[in-house]
Amino acid sequence: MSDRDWNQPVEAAPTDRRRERHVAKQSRIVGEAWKLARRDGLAALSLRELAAQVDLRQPSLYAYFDSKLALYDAMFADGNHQLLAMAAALPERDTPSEALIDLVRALITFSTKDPVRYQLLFQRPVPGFEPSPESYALALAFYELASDRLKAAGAKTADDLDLFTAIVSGLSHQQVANDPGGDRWVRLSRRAVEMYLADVERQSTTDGTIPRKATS
Amino acid sequence: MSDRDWNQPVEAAPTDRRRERHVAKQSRIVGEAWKLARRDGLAALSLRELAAQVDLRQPSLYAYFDSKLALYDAMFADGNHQLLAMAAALPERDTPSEALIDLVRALITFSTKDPVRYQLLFQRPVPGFEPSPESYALALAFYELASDRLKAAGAKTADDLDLFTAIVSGLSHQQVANDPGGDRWVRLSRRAVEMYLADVERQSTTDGTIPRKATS
DNA sequence: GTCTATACATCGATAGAC
DNA sequence: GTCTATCGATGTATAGAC
Repeated sequence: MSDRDWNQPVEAAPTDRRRERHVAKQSRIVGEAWKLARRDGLAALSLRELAAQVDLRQPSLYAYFDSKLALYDAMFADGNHQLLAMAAALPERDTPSEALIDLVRALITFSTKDPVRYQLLFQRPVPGFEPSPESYALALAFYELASDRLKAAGAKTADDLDLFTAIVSGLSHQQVANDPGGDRWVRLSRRAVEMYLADVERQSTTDGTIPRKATS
Repeated sequence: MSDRDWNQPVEAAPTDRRRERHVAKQSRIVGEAWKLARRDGLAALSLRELAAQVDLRQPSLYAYFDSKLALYDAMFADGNHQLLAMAAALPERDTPSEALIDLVRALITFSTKDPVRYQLLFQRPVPGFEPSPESYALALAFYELASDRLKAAGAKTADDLDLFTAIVSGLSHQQVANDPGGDRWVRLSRRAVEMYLADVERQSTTDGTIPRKATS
């Protein structure tokens, strides 16, 4: 513990400390909110119970978040930070297609690891909730990270990108909805990516239609 | 209008009429419930407002549905009936793959035409709601209808089926979530099905891995 | 079946004292 | 920042008249 320099202006430092405490408590609230949401569901989150978990009364939460939707927005931003951190931690791979398979598998696993987080990030289960521009920018950042990997693996057109997002979204959704805790759709990551890349290649070498087989 | 046969037993007919009226009013309630859900969201559906829309007071709704969840269950069954009717109305096609493309396109269109219906049928946005066995049987009926078409087009293994459900689910979700009213993912139906069928064929003719290209 | 009336629980949100 | 008190809304459910 270092002593404070008492020659500093009196007003600035305490303000910073307050902001620091304020932000720290906001983080703690968000963390407890995740716990309750995992237990009761996102929409059933109760501000009274959340307040009790962080040793406050319900109205005091409004000193940290202007509304319940603002809390959801903070959770949305938090979840996207986790998503970006996950993507940044992926190891380097030799080929773009292996890196793409890694990303898909990691994304599905990320989704199943916390279905409530998946819901908030990728579905819109809370009526009236729209992410703020600041939070949405985080979601866009991940989308662009994925787009870059996708283009490195050969995707080119807007249709190529859209088809890929559909495949990944579908694998994640089926895994979360129909086999939580299992790997029934995670297992299909490699096959799905290779299926997709084969199609992207076919699109660029033909007109996209499948030729009829010769007399088999 | 035909006259009634007054020689019939007196009790039976009125009872039937009552049941008829009862069922008719249940249908009307469900219809109004869809309207309100489309306006305010599924979870925000208010029984008091619903009752007003069908010229009842709130407690009187309990003469038709035992609880709010029972109402959701009736809506779930209703939506699945619409889904089955849609599938049954599809025209015959020459080839199984064309029929499959039709089904996929119709399913995505069906989803986007009513996002709230899509939510209730394919996501689980209502905390605590689980379809009753009777309603769930309707959902299974559609799944099996789709499975049959899929097998006719060449799908064989459980993985084949799972991969397909993921693709369709993903296309629908992306269309509903990111381009409601448009056709950005609907347009990809044919490409997606052909991509998928090419992969199914490759799975059966090889070990599933993609051979490296010769020196391009 | 439908009504009035009422009760009890929950919730998000606000006013105003300290 | 935190509190107490309160508001208005919700869903659930019941009693009892008609």
